Amino acid sequence: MSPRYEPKEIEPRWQQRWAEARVFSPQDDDPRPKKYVLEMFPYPSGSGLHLGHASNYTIADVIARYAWMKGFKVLHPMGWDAFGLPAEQYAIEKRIHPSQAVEENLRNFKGQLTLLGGSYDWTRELSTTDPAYYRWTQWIFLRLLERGLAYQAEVAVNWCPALGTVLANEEVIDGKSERGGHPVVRMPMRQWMLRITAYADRLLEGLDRIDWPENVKQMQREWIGRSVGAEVVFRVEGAGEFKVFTTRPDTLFGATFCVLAPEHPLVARITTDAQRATVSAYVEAAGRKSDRDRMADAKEKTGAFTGAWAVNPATGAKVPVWIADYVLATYGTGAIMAVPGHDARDWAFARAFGLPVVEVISGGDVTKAAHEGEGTLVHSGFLDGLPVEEAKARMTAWLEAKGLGTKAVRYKLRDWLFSRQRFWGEPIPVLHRADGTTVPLPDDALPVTLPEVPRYEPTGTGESPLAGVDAWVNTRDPRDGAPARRETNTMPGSAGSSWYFLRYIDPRNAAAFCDPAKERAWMPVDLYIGGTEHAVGHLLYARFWQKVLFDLGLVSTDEPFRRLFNQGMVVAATYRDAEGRVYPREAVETADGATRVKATGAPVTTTLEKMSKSKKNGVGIDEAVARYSGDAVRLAGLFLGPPDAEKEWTPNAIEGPWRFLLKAWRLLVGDEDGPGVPLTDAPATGALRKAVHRAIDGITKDMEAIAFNTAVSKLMVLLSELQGANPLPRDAAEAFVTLLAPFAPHAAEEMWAALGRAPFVSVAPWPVADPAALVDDTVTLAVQVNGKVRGDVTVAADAKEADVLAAAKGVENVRKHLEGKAIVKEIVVPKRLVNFVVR
RNA sequence: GCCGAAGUGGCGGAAUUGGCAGACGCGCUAGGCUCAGGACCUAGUGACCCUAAUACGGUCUUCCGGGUUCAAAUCCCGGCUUCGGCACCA
Repeated sequence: MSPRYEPKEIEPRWQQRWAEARVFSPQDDDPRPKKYVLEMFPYPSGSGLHLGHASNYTIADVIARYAWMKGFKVLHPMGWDAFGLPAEQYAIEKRIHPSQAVEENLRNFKGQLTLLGGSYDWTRELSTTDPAYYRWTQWIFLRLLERGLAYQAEVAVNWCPALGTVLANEEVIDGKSERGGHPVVRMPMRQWMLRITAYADRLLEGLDRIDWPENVKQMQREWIGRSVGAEVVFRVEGAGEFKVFTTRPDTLFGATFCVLAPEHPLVARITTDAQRATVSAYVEAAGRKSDRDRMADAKEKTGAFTGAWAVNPATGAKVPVWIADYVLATYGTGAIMAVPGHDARDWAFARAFGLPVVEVISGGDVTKAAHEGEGTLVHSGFLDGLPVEEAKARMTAWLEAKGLGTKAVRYKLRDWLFSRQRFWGEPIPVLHRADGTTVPLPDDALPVTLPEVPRYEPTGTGESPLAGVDAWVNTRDPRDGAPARRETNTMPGSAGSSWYFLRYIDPRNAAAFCDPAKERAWMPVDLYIGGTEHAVGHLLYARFWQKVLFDLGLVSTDEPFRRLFNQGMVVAATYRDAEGRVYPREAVETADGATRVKATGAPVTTTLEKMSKSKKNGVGIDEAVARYSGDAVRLAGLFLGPPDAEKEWTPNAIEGPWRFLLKAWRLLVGDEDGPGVPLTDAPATGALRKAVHRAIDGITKDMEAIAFNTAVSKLMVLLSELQGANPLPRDAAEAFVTLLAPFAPHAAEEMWAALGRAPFVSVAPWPVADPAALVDDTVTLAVQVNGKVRGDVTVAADAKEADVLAAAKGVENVRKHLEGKAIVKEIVVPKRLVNFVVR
């Protein structure tokens, strides 16, 4: 065997040995404590994995490997989130079946992940598109249906004509589809919904019990958007009444008009004949506007007077009732009381239409702007003189006593739109019987599998392509044989990903989605790793399903992810010309401070953007591994910067880590000129021993803190210490290889073998630093005069303060700066510095 | 507009949470090796001043301006910039 570093030969060999020996497959009867380390499973797209993914997966892998070495049995599985739009789009483009597209992409992804030497338990691999898996997605749906948490409704949905489907709110950005940027319009349609709003309070409360980044918790809190206030009844003269929701019941005396959403059911009834034409025109115009247009018009207030007057229950005064599209039909009661003195939106509306503004809270100037802050109630009858908070409580109590209103809580969170008019998703396991009833299929009829169809492009009519497959659609109710049609909507991509972490625990169970004993043994996930882009989508849905399963007694914990870690994305230079065309790095050159396209000389702008194929700024994993090695790619991704920060990839980011690997290899294994440095069994002493233990101590702390960039740097420092020793003490060499193992596992295994140790260093015990080796006998302190460093002094670590001061004063350059001055203060910071304050 | 995070050499980034700013790496410079180039090895490398000197020494420097302190990248006040999230939610 050549002692040269030949990654192409050694890396596949170790990958195979790990798999054969099932090194990373935890056994249920293993008595060691468990650690469940999970990264958000990938969506296997056609473009494959680039170095941005590599960096993310390496972070999780290092954590999992470290846990093994710390003596845990570790569950670190991998699978595929393969249903949904992108796979279907890709298949349509390539004119192949989605299942075939998924299979190809999945094989490609797995191959690329393997190149990096991830410590995955591949025996637990799963795909959301596997009928054996989605059978249980459908099963959970039936439980939701039984509990009344799944229902059908005619709702205004985001219909995207280009994609031929309905999209969730978070899939729509600025009135365009998140994928593809196609226009989206509002349109009523029959849809399946999940009643996530029923869990709003519990989803909020649970956040206080989990170790997640504060910004993600905050995003979820804002998304749920809990508001406490009151519902107040306004009577309309001669036409019944309507309710408004307000968080500021204290300002009721200042409500000088009311505004209904254009879609409010009362609008037609209360509008006077004189106003009917104006109102109808406004309602119609508002209905035509997409959300996008409404947003674009947000700055200008528009509206129309209905001609109706309502009674302010506090003042008894008649107030005009308007309609305006700044009031949303879908929030609160779809109607508001307008308090222009203390609400900026109402103020703007009042100003636009010349409506009266009344001050009811002192402290501002309501003729210039709405005063939304604190103050004392004025012009408010029995509330006068009270502070805001007290006035809210007093007014709410008064309304309740008079039967004019109640305390109320409202949420921004909407129910989860759970159906898609597409082929590539889990069929919703429901039948529409000929007698007009809609019934769930019995559990033993699951899974409802997708048919093989020649055509699966969207129909564009709002119906799923499944609707056209007569043989599949027309069926019989298995209970009584009555004719029925299958539900043709499918589930959204976020269905299968809402519970997959449970399936990894018991992936082949045909009798249950997961064995309860195994579930208790492994849940919750100890560390969940993924990007912030899922902060309010996936992470909220998964928490919701988990709580439902918990309520059904099917799982042991109501929060699935104990700790969440957000890894930062990897960005790279993107080159764009004036027309917006992108160019790969090789196609541009920089000269005289300007970057131009090599071929045409056209100037390009350079921006840092997330790596992706479409921006031509990514580097494929295969490519990088072929040129360097899997270990080098791992090290480079980690060394780039802090795992939770955005990191910039440049072509030579890999050079340093690569050279480090070569140096370590040459030292411990050798090169074409011969074997590595001779070893000695005599233990390391002196400075070398200190260096080893300092590295163990520092790297261990970095591992716990997930600070891998500095851990790699400490490995580099330790290596250069080792390079100074000949012969090299075996214990020092072994410590280095053990510390290296989570980061560069293939090379570490090979070095471990070269040191004569039996495999596998990947699961060898993590070394422990000897505290005695960390203390120094002497310390060097900086000596400052008036805060400026003038020299340094080396003293015994346990030197007395007086001796330290004496020694510091003896330093020549310090003496020069002290000469002729009076010392007014002497500061000694043990082991750090001495500071003389002089005058 | 509101909320949150961050601004440190030519570049990516360190800094025990108030104690020698710039670890480690890239790049660059010089030397070695080589027919040569690459690779590799060794050394140097924040800016400015003093200097024959890369010695000795000095001044400045963590986005900008103030402040607290013996001491500030770190704490406080004001401002600027960048990046995320929300965006008529009453």
